[in-house]
Amino acid sequence: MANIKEIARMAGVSVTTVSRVLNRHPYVSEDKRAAVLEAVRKLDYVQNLNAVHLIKGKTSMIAVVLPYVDNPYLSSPVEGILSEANQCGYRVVLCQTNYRPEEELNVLEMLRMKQVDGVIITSRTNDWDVIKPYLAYGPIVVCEDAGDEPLSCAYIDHYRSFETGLRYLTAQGHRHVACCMGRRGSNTSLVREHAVREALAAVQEPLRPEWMFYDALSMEAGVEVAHRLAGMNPRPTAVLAGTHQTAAGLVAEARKLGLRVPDDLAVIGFDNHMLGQLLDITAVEQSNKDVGRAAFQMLHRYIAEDRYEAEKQELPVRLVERSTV
Amino acid sequence: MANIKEIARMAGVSVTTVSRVLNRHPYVSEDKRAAVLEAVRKLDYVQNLNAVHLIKGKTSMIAVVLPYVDNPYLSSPVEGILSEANQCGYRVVLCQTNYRPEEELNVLEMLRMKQVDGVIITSRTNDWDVIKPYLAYGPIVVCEDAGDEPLSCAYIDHYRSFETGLRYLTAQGHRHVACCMGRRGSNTSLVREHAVREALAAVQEPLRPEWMFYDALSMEAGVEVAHRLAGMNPRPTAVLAGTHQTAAGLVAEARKLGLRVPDDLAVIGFDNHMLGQLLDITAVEQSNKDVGRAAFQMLHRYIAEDRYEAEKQELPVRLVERSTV
DNA sequence: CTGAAAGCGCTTACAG
DNA sequence: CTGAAAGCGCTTACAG
Repeated sequence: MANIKEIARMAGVSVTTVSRVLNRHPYVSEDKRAAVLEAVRKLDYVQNLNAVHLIKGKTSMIAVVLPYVDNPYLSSPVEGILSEANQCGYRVVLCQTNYRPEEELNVLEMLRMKQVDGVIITSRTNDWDVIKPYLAYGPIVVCEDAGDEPLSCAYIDHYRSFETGLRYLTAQGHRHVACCMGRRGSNTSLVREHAVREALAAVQEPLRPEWMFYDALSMEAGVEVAHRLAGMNPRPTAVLAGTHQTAAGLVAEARKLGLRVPDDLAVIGFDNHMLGQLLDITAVEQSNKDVGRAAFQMLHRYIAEDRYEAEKQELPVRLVERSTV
Repeated sequence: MANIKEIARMAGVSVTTVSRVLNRHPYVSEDKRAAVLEAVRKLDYVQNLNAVHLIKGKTSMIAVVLPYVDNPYLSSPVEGILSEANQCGYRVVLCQTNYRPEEELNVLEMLRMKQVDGVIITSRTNDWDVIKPYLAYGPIVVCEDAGDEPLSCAYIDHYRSFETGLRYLTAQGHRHVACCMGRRGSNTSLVREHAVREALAAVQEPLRPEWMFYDALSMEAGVEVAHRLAGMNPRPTAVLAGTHQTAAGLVAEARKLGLRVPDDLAVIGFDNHMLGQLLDITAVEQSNKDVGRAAFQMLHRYIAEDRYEAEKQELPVRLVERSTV
């Protein structure tokens, strides 16, 4: 493959001049520019981006940490990130971690090794203290409430979200409510449990551990939860399903098992996926895609301005009444 | 950030030696290795990957061309690609094209500019003739039958797939069949139309253009198709929905509109998504995830062996009987 | 407007 | 086992 030197020789100019026309610098005479362009054409030349990246210290790429691609709930921020990145001329390296801490670190190492200009963590398993040091190597944005940590974040307030769902249920008279959560002990789960506990306390009900289902953010999990609920006695009268996928699996399977929704079992889903509309599932609407979009915008600004500043951006949540409560 | 020279100075060795220990070359005395490692630790050093990529001429990254991330049917190959790539130590740059030809070319340019070692095209809009020249810059694998083109491919035979579905329907006595397709005029659509036409001809039925629905590979599209079918007279007795998403939208919405499935309308879905199981949709099962997996394996081999050879790998298809026919 | 030269940070024959 | 040196392919002050 031709390099800049060959172009320079063929065009009868210096490599400096070649570089100038390649980078659209002003101050190049028309005839030299033409000569360079002609040589570029003849030799089918393009820049070697690795050399450009090396010398510029930037790559116009970011990395995205994602636990699993095949879970629509988890991967929805990626849609927002990708569409924003596209517009800004950024490429995104999608890194699936399967929630393995070392994998997360490997991605952060990419930042340290200058392979990417920034990182968005959609969901993490490492402690803040192991993530924070990497801020020294470049900007990082997380898609969860980072509290008082000096990390920028775009997020949905899971406390508010679950509180909204639960208060709606209690207002309808439900007292025995089950919940579908993500990983047991995850930051999000802790926050959600807190919301559930308090909203139940407001109606003098305790949180019953046996009604909390973990690792239940997929359609498959919804199906399984339906079976477990069907066999319970006493049985909760309502479920706060963690995602639309869970809710869909739950509603469809519960009906197959002979439970009437909402009469025997009320169900509330989350997010704003088409699936919820299709099955007419009452839901707390919140857009993870918008979370991703906001996260990229922040990250992009940090890269462009070359300075980082911990900010927080909370995205809205609202209850949409449909037919499953 | 420290560079290799500083490490060399601090450790009292040459940069050659530093490079050796960094790259785990043999023939480095224990004490020098220790000295280097110590300096690396003290200076918090890591390699600048851009320099490594430049000099090696490889990046351990591949690019994936994808029309839309938010369409589960289209994005399913990515799951397979990502999981395989992870195991081989490759990173994947996910490039959403929205079916814009220039965007596709931009991705191929990444190959030319050495930003990635190879490209997988899950779905394309450019002609073979514009894609093929890029083979000069690195390996490319496509996720569709490339026919006699000198391009490697991993794919599902859409002719066989649609034929399987349609023959099942005609065997059950259906004569009036509608179909949900992708983009009108796309390669896949042409093949599918061909299969439909022949399978119908086998029972002396013509293909009716008004029963062919295009851009119908999403749940939303399934919902819309349900409405259009509900208003038709005469109405087809069966539909070959292009994907599980389409089938799900179609089945759920048709029922809302008072159509009985399968009595008034039989539906066959495709792929092997959980959704199909959940709604108990009869389907032609085929795994796009496996397509992605196979595509990466081929690409990886070409990169590792540094030679390209056009191969074809067809993935299996089988009909799964459920309740919607 | 233009070019010689230094430099980005690494790897790798080559010679010892 | 080790190092000086060339080279990967570019950009960018600097001086003219």
